[in-house]
Amino acid sequence: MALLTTPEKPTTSARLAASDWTECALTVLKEAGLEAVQITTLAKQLAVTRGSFYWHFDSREDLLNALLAEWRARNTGVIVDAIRDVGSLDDGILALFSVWVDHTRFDPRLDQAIRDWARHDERLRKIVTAEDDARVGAIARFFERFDYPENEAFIRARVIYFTQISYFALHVEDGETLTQRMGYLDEYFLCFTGRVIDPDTADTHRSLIERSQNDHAT
Amino acid sequence: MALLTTPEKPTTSARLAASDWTECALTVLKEAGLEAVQITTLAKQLAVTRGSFYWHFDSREDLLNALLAEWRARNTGVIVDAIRDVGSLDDGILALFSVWVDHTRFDPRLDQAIRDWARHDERLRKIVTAEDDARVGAIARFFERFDYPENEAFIRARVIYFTQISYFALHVEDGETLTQRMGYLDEYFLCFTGRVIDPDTADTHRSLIERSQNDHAT
DNA sequence: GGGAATCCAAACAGGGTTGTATGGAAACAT
DNA sequence: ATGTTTCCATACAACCCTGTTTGGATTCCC
Repeated sequence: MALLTTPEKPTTSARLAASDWTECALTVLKEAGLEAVQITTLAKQLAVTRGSFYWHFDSREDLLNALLAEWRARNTGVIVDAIRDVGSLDDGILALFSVWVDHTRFDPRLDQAIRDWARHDERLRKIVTAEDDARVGAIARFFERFDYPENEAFIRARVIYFTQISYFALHVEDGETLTQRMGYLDEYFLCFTGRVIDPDTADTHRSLIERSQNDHAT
Repeated sequence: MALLTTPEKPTTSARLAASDWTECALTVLKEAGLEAVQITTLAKQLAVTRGSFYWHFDSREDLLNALLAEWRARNTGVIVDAIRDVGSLDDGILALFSVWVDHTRFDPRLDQAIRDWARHDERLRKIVTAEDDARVGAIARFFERFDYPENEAFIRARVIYFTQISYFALHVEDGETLTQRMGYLDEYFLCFTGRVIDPDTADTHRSLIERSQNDHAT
């Protein structure tokens, strides 16, 4: 099974807050899945006993609900917001591309973990499906705004969203650098929109992504 | 958690074979995930005690390896084979569509379960990634055969494969009938190939799918 | 500084799962 | 028919995880 990489020490103070537990639980959820989110495991990582946990939370299920709330707060709506007020087709598509790349706005691993969890939980599945429908619907309306027929807009929305979801699910990022990925920008744009991207627009987008990555590295 | 639907009685004889255990384990794996594949659970479904299991298998890990072997035997190569010798672009795309629909040739739920499993197992992840690369590579070469540029062929292969993987992962089949799905055939073809499908070809394909579904129902 | 609230350690109880050992029942062979 | 092989039931030991209880240590507050 996968090993955990983060020691996750409580850097602030000696005593822990509930958020320390949820933060730690989130990283474990993302790295090792729901079953690995065990109070014993988290306590070891936080270097405390389970007594601490049961003061901050009622039960494991209580913690799990907190994780779900975190997901809703972080990942819900960001994709919809990204393309809400864009002025052109190019801007919208490139705005979507930016969201996929910028993991500070959208956390794909958390989304993935939640989706894995939902696959075996009826209640959660309805929630996640609703979120997926909202995202696809927003992208479809975006295409419609730029005069794509209704059916084509819907399918194009699906294709662009589903492709990206699998991109994360299959861990393509592990075997492909960002520059490699940006090298396929023209082809992605063509497949998703059916139109050829303007070379200047593509260049400015590439340099923009490049710059934001560097900013984040410093 | 999800409830299991199949009683899975050993219909053949009173005594069980190892294959009875693997079959039962496969359905549990597909319906409830890897963690649900427990010797105790399987024994209950098969109406025997765990003593039986440990005569047919050395350990749980032994059974899990058998499940992996089953996946390799069933789902590996079918996509590659489906488009190997097709004569036209239309035939190839529609052959792919047929594979996604015909769950006797390709089992998407098994594929999904294995992929979920692989996400937390380094060894398996390499195997599944290799299989994914092989599938995408085969589709890319298929596009190249019909004069798509190399990069475009690769991205189109990714898009068509990734879209389908998400289609299964997000359980779209649960909320969409086959006729609804076939209604989007023209749009899917357009997005995936960048070309408009011939109406007659589309019609024959639709009736073909329709017929095979009916054949399977009887 | 002393009391109260906050936070955590330690020990216990309960349930669940894996794997082993042993014996018995049923089928098969000669 | 009898002995052997095949297959499974039962009982046992070991481990892991959750949740509760109780008490102690620390911090906050007046």
